[in-house]
Amino acid sequence: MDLDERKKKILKAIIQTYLETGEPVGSRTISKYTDLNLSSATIRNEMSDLEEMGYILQPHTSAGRIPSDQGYRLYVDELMQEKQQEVAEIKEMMIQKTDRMEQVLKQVVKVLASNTNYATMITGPTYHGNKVKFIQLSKVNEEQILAVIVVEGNLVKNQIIGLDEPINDETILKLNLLLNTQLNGLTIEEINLGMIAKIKEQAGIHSKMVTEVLDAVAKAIAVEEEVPVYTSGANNIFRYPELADSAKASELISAFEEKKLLTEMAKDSEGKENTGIQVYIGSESPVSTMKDCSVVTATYDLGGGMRGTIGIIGPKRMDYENVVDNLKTLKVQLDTIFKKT
Amino acid sequence: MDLDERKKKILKAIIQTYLETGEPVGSRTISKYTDLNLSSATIRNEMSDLEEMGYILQPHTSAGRIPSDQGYRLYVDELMQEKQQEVAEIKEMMIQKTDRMEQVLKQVVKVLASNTNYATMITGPTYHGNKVKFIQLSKVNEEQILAVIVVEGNLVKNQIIGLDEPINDETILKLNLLLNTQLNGLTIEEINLGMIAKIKEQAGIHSKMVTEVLDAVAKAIAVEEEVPVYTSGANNIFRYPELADSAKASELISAFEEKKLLTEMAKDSEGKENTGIQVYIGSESPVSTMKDCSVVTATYDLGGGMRGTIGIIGPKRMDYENVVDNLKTLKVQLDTIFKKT
DNA sequence: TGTTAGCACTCCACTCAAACGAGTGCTAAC
DNA sequence: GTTAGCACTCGTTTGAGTGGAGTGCTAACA
Repeated sequence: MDLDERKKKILKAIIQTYLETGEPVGSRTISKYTDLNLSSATIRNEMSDLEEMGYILQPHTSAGRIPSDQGYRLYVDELMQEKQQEVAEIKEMMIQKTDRMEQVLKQVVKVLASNTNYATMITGPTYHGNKVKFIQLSKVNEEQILAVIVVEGNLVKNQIIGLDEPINDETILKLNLLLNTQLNGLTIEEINLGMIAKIKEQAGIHSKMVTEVLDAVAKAIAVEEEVPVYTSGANNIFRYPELADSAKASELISAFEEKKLLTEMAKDSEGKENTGIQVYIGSESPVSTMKDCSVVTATYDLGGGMRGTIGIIGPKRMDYENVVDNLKTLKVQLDTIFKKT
Repeated sequence: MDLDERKKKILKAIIQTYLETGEPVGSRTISKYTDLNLSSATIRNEMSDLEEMGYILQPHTSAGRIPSDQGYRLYVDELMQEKQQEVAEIKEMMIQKTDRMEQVLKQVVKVLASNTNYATMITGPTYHGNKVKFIQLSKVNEEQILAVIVVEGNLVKNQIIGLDEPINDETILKLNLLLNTQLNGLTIEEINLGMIAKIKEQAGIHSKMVTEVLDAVAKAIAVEEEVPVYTSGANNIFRYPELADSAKASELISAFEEKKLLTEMAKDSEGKENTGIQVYIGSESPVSTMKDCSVVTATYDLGGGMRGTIGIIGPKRMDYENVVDNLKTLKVQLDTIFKKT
């Protein structure tokens, strides 16, 4: 049996109707509300075929049909047409308060959540593979030194170092020079404790104090940066009865709060190269909690190895067209905004 | 009618039973499971009185009684006895990974959430009223300057400043000196744009460039610090049927996600001076979304004007003793941990 | 005067069966 | 290949009936 044009049309009609209503859809509905001009009986026959082929399924005998994961997959890959949506809104909302990255990201999830009515998450960009641009130690007072490290992409890390005995200005100057010449241009990965030890040796300074300072710097660099994750619209889950019963909702909410979800997803999509937009339907998702949902992720790229991930979590009957479209335009927006800054 | 000892005992029994079961409690239950040795009929009479006085109420005729907000209030203020709970667990869990403030706070909400089974939030400490300790401008490269400001309590802010034309080392040195001597020891509130203008004038430097740098510094200082808020255990809401229906849960989850909640609360409790622990029962809460819940907040104080707030959100039939106790010991823990660091 | 036993009454929660209706599968006719 | 028609299935809704928990009141008791 092959999936001819008519079957595709019917499948598409079934899915679209189901997306709107959330109810299983029957043959009569399709026969009435499409321009196929087929009787419900014919539709029934076709539906029976589609079910056998695995694109739709019946929750129980004598109920309408709902799309299977495989059905959604076909829909996303082939049937869904690109929709050229109005996105001036996003742009406008993003331009307000774009003075700080964090603000922008928070704004983005909010806009997305209210635009799509799904739960949304976004990770801050990670500077995986980025180079050290500048290091500076400065004396705050007699007991404390401030270490500041700037990496490409202008991310700044800092660490306050407490001292047991005073350090003199000259030593600090010397260390600054040494650190900058030795470490400049290296990636965070390339700088390890061994490297630091080598610097210590080269410097020929052996005071316990200095060792202490360098260790602190090494630590500041080595600390695995926790990627910030912003979320919005968690309550949208309750819009969809199929997710809103308390057992499921509880699980979803806690997964959402956990925030590891998105980093998992990001890791998964790393290999696959395409438009940068990934659609996970039900059990396709690498995270098992999400087996009753669909997750759409997009990777945004600010250049120079700075990448982050946006994720939208909704029911399987997600409005894929709208979501994918939103994400696409958002990627462009983020690019232009940050490239300018 | 006055609230005699026996009425108090009965009220206490009603509340405690209700806390456990979540079901309206009847006269027979009280008569059987307390050592008052009164028949259910007598209890009924007393309950009728208590209802008239507003401490308990009936969801409907011929149902048991549940505590009113006023009843809970009396319980929290008078009836509840201090419980000396085992809290070694908290301490132990907090000692893991205490290397960074953020980590500690995240850890704290998690422990609290799993200890109490309620939703919990914590704000990072704010340095309201703290003094500038150290300012440093440094040249990252020809186009960029890094401004770092350290305030008392060792919070570090930074800002990258883009330049249109190069700035020379001498100017930077001069500015550093000037900023440190002029601004050191002032609170963030005392430094305003006017102040900065005065410095510019005093410096006698009038290049457009310098103005730009100083403006950026002013901005970095003036930016209203967004207090970070960490949450945990949002899904605990679903443990309590009275909150778990989807309309209420949706509202609560979104309030929880919003995070403004806790800062509202913190503001509210600012005036009231007591143990630092505030209990808001139902409609007592300044946030109307919380009218079906109780919220317990505690203020932790790291000294030097550094303060933050912890909040626990649960049903009205919250286990107040346990919660208050947990918060109290936590306050102590936080104090010792951070005072050491 | 406070306490208790007894009883009628109320109201919710639960169960069960019947009615309903949406939808299917199959067959026979076009 | 398409369609009309019909029997059948099965989940959902409705409404009546029942049991039980709990109250309020009254009358008797200490």
